[in-house]
Amino acid sequence: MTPPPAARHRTASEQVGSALLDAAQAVLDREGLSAVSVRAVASEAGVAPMGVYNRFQNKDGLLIALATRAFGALKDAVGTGDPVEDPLGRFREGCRAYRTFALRYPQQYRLMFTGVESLASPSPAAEHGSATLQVLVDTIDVAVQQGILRTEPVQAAQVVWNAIHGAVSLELANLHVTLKRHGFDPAETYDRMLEVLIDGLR
Amino acid sequence: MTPPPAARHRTASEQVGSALLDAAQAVLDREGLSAVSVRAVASEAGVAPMGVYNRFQNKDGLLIALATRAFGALKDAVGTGDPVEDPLGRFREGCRAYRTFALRYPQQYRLMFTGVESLASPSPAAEHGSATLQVLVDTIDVAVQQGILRTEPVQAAQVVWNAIHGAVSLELANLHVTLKRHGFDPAETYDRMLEVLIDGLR
DNA sequence: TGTTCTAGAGAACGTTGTTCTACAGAGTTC
DNA sequence: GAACTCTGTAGAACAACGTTCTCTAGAACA
Repeated sequence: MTPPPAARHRTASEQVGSALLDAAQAVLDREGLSAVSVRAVASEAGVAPMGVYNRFQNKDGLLIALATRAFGALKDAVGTGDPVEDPLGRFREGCRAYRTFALRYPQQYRLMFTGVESLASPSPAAEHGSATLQVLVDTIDVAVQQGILRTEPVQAAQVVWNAIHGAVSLELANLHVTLKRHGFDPAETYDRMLEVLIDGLR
Repeated sequence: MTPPPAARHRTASEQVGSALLDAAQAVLDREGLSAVSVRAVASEAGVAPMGVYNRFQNKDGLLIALATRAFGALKDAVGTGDPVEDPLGRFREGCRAYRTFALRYPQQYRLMFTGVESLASPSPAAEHGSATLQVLVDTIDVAVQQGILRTEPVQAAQVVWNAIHGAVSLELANLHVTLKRHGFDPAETYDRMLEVLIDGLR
C-alpha cells in the first residue's frame, strides 16, 4: 500500500523570515558555521529551502542578516556610553561585557567578523561594527571631558577595539595556551590588558 | 577523426607536495580562500587532484600545511627577540613587520587564524602561533632586564599580541572606516597603539 | 625485460548552493 | 460556492565541491 503524499505545511509569510533566522542561529550555535547550509536551516525551521532565496536573496543574505542580529545583541550587551560618574568603571564594564558575549556565543562572534566575505558591498561588520565602536568613543569621550584620560576619543576607541577584538579572537582560537601554561588566567589577563590601555591613555 | 589521448604528464614524487603548496598559495593570494578547491589547486600545480590526498591526507591537510608555511614566513618577518641596545626599537620594528606581513598577504593571514577549523586536533594557529608570541616574550623580556619596562613578559606579550592581531584583523576586515572618516591614518593609529601599550607597560 | 611503486585519468558518490517548474494553500472578489 | 490571485512547498535539475575508488601508465630498479 503506497503511503499517502505528505501533507504540505505552509508557514505564514510574516513568519518565514524570522523562522529561518531563528533556525540559522540555532544551527550555528549548536554545530558551527560549516553546518549552516540552506537545507539544514530550512529543515530546522520547517520551511522550504526556497524560503532562503525568497527572503534573503541567497545564503550569504541569510548569514548577513544573522550577523546583523548578532551585532545588535553585542551592542545591547556592551551598554551605552552615556555620561556617568565613573566613566572608567563603565569602560571596564562594557569591555568585559564584550568578552562575555563573545565567549558565550563564539560561533556568532566568528560569523560577525569572518563569516561572510562580501567584496562588492560593505561587509556586515563594516556596516554594523561601528555601533560598538561608537559606544567606546562615547565612553572614552566622557572620561576625557572629566579630565581622567588625555587622548583623542576616536583614535583611542579604535585602539581599544583593536585590543579587545584581538583578545577575544585569539582566545576563541585557543591561542592562550602559552599564557595558560605559565599559569595565567585569560580573564585576569584581559583585565590586565584593560589597565595597560587605561594607563597608556592617561 | 578522434583526437589522440592527451599525453600524460607526471611530476616527480618529491616535487608534488611543494608544487601543490606553491599552487595553493598562488590561488589563495590571487583569489582568496573560497577559490582554493582541490581541483583548482591541482590544476594550478599541473598534478592530479589525488595528489592532495596522497600528500596531505585531505583538503584541510593542505590548508594546514599552507598556514604552517605562512606562520614560518611571519616569524621570519617579525625577526628575533635577541638582546639589542634598543629593545623598544626592536619591539616597534617587529610589530610593524607583523602588520606589514598581514597587509601584504591578507589572504594568508586570514587563513592562518580562521581558515582551518580543527576541533579534534590543535589548530595550526595554536601549534605555530606561539613562535611569534615567543619573539614578543623575548623582546619584552630584554626590555624588562634593562629596566625599561616593568611587567611580567609572558602576560605582557599576550596583551601585545591581542592588540596587534586585533588591529590587523580589523584593518583587513575594513573596519577602520570610522577612523578614516575622522581623518586618521591606520598606520599612524597602529603606531599610536604601540606607544599606548608601551606607556601602559612602564 | 620483468617487477614494483605510485602518480595521472576518469568515474562515481553524496552534499551543497542555486535555479526552475508544477502544484497547492490561503486569501480575496464576485 | 466558484474563480482568481498571490505565494509558499515539493521536487527536480544543474554545476561544483570534497572524497573515494579503479584502472592505466610513467618511472625506477633489478
